[in-house]
Amino acid sequence: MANKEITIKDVARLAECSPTTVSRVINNSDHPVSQDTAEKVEAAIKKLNFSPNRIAQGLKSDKSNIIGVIVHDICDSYFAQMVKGIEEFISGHDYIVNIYNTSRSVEKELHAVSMLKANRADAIVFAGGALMDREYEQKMYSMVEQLKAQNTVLLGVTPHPFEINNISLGNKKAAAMIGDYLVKNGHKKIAFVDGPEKLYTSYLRREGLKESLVKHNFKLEDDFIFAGDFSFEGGRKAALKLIKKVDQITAVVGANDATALGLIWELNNQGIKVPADISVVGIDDLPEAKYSYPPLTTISLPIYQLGTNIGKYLLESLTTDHNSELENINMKLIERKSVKKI
Amino acid sequence: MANKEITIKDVARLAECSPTTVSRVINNSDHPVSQDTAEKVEAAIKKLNFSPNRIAQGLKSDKSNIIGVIVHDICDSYFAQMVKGIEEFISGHDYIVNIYNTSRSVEKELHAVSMLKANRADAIVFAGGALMDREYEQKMYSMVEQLKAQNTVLLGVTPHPFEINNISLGNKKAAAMIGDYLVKNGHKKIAFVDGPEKLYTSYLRREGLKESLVKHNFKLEDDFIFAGDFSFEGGRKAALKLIKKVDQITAVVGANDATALGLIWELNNQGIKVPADISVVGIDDLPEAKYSYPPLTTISLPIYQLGTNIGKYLLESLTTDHNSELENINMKLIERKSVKKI
DNA sequence: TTGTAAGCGTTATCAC
DNA sequence: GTGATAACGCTTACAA
Repeated sequence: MANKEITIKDVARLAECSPTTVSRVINNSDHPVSQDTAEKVEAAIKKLNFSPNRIAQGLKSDKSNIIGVIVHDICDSYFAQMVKGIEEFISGHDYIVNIYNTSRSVEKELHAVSMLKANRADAIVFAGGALMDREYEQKMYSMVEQLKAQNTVLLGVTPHPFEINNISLGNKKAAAMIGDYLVKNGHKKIAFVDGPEKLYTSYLRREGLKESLVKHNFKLEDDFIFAGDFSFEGGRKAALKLIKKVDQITAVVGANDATALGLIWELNNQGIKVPADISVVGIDDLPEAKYSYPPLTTISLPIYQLGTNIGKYLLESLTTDHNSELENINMKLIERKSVKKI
Repeated sequence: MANKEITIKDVARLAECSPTTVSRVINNSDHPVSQDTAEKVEAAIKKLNFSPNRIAQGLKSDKSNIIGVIVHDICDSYFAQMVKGIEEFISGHDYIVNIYNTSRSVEKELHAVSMLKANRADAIVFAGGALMDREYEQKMYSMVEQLKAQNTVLLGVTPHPFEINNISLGNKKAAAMIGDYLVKNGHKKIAFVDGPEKLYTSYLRREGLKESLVKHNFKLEDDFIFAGDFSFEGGRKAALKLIKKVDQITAVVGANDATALGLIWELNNQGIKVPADISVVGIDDLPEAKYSYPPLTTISLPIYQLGTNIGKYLLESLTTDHNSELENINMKLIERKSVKKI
């Protein structure tokens, strides 16, 4: 590895002072340093183009400056937006944003956390919903305990089955709003295309819709719940199954926008008119939701903004003493053209 | 900071041996360790749930295990796919994938590189095209020189104005293929919606198209080059300008798929039929390209696969001595329904 | 087969 | 105002 790494010692030699003094200059220490030497040090730093080795600093300070972000699928607009928001806020502040893409695999999620633990991440964001799986819960629980003992800041977006700061996005409420809205528009026969199995978020959205319908004395029939996976392709496949029952259904709710967009596309493709023949609704309000045919009625969850809020919260938690609060986002029904009033 | 961090010493104490021995067990060292002590160490590790501090390891080995990936916009499918591919390959191997989202800002690109330098990243991938900007080139040049002195593995996707391993995606060739294809189909009046200003990739794609047309004794008129920014919205805005000249144009090439998709959407929206009234082509073959109305004819650049190739290349470069080769991807014209034969 | 000690680059403590 | 020294957790000669 014969390395030419420039260290604080090289700077000290050139500036004719001790490493200690250089360190003081670098860190704007309270400890007094004469104008004169400070300038010499600055000059030497510039000349050698020195930047302090953060790894050594990390070892000393027991901080890695790593913020881990665990996402399910970075190609999913939802996660891409959140990551972008977090990154936007964080990366101007000397922190590393370390992404893990887990494809909702228990094994990969666990691997990600153990990697972050080994790297002494300062904070971990569980950006995706929790997996409903015994192994996941158990192993995660014990790792989380240790991470807490190491003072790692832990943040879950949506509930997780271990005691960390879980922010509720209001998944249940979002789905309930859709239920209320559909009923208000005269829909009675409502179908649902589910999210990934084992994902708690799927459960919440499904339950939200169920509860809303029950409240209005209707019911989400089991026969009208179709499998999906939060993807466009999943929505398309669901549409193919759903068309066999179009006559019995007036509206279908996609567990997220990607699903709803897939539904709309395939319904169009099969010659079924949205919303004339069937209405479609989503959740998330992805940027692309307004460009479907017809534009998608959905619940807006401003995820990019959530990302910046998360970034802000993490930064505060990591750099100040007082407990900082994470500002939550507001959801809102975005009425476009994919729902028919009956 | 009162930290409860568990160290190699704690393990040694519990296993009744020296830290050295523990280290040897952890690293599967060649140095012989008796079956018996090895087991005791393993037991202690498990009991304490110890994982070695990678920061300390990094300081010793002068490796950070950080791979920096600089992207322009993680919300752009193109970059999301590449990152996913890289991550997929890398993160199972004890490396950290550190994303920077620069929005093509000179300042942010430079900041990203200097952060990665300070963190002693083992490798940096310049995933987006180079910016055509004097300050960018100059400052980048000097940082790159230092990074090379530090043995950082540097990789540019598409050409960059500093001497690193730049892989050519064949941007020029891709655009030329489109030109050839359009001419073959009888198109003579061809327009182009450009990528971001200052981006070298934009230049390459534009030039590729120009050269192809010249070869066939046609010309890409300056009046027929519209501003764009590689985004759907950019494509939409360009469509609004372009419609004033639809009569003089038979086909329009989007600098990338996002642009082409925006074009198609807004043309439809304005009542202009694709491809009956005007043909549209893109470059990239994003997953969504096959779901536009009509499905988009484009050049396929399998970016996810490029990502895994990059991951493989980096891993090899970082862990073996012999020079490894990066396998490039093959482009291919994907003929769908957005081009009319005249 | 095991262990001791030095050192990676930085900073906090203490002395001058 | 300045600087020697020890320490962060780990690995690696070198000894035993």
